[in-house]
Amino acid sequence: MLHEEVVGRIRAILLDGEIPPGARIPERELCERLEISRTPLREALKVLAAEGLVQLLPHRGSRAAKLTDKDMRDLFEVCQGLEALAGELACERISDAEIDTIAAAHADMVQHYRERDLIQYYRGNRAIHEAIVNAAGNPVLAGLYASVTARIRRARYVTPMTPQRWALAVKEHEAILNALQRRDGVGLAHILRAHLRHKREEVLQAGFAETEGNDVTLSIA
Amino acid sequence: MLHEEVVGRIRAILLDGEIPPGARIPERELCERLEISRTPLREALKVLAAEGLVQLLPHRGSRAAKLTDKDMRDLFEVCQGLEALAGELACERISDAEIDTIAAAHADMVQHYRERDLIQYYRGNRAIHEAIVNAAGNPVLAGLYASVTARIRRARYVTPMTPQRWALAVKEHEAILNALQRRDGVGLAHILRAHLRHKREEVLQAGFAETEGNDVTLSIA
DNA sequence: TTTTGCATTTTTGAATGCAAAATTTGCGAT
DNA sequence: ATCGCAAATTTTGCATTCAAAAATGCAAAA
Repeated sequence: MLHEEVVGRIRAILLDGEIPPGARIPERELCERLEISRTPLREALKVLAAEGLVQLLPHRGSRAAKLTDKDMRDLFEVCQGLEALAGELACERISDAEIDTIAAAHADMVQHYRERDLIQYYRGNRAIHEAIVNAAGNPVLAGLYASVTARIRRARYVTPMTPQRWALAVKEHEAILNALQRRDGVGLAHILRAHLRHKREEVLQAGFAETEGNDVTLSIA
Repeated sequence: MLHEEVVGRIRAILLDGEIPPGARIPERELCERLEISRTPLREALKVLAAEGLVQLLPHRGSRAAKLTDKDMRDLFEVCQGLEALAGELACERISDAEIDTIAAAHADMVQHYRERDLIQYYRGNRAIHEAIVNAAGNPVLAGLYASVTARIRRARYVTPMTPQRWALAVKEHEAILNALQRRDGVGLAHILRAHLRHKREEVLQAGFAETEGNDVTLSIA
């Protein structure tokens, strides 16, 4: 059993929400479940604490990180700041093939939007942003982005998604793709940063969103 | 002996360059030196690996992270992207008192520039950027910034600092302070992002810079 | 009935021990 | 003398063990 595997498995448990935010992480229990001893488990918890997914309290054990509204706003700000940076860098380095891939993903996402399939739309959205971040060709940036988005996803935070906002998000994505295709880094950064400012006040907690019915929500637009 | 203390002490050892980049980190030796057993040491190394300061090789121990030129470029890019984001956010939130503090630090830095005291100039520079990051009021951002700047500092990378570049850097700092005082977030972001683009190709390795004589260097302008 | 003090239990943090893997060392053959 | 291979040593990774701190439960007193 490798470290990375242990870290990955615990991360998955946290991201799945199996251990809810703020809940204690019982070492012994997890040890039995993963069939490892406490030593590698504790090493993994330290790593996850450094990532911000776990909170360590001296002599009081570890808890799944509980994020306040403020924490979430901070994470969203940084997330979108990183996306803006990635977009600008990507414009300088992205290959035609990568643009084509993103364009295809975008078309796919728009199709899901037309079908009002939020889950699939969400997946496409995420895929596009990850593709842009990868196209930036900066592993440091990609690493920070992965860490920040993991924390956001884990919290199951969502932004309220009215039909108007959804339509706007699609339009903004159009503009993003356009700027990418024109390799207009400054313009793209502008779009993404404006997007950031627009969304600044919209982030709020909606708890564990059940994406059923008409209460449409989306976590990263 | 708390974990944090162990992590901090090893981090200091790495930042001091006492263990040079790429060198092996002998567990036993460090254990004796810090007077702890291998368990907490290994936990600390895992944390530092997550921070990017240490590189873990399965069954082959840990090494002080060796950064390539590419790694450094990536780190600088992200560092400046974070500074730009911090500047924009700071404009919305910074207090008059904080601006005054930064203005004072700026004046201080300019004075060191006039005296051509690079070391002190460098300190002031760093203080200003850290103040801006703090003024952004975003601990997530501050944490990522600290991690990235730590990695950069540890590598002892520097950018070549000609008299012209130094003068330009001072001018840019004037502009930054100005935008801050006007609380012009968009303008500030523009300045900082332009700064980023200007510096894009300038980053190069100068090894462990001895800041003596006229070979003026500076790591973060 | 509620609260406070103490003893027990549980859990965390760290040290040690043990097995596996890698590195080094030594010996023999070419 | 050098190369190759195998044994010995070192080092890593994990499990177990031990000590200390915190949580829990119980009883006694207000």
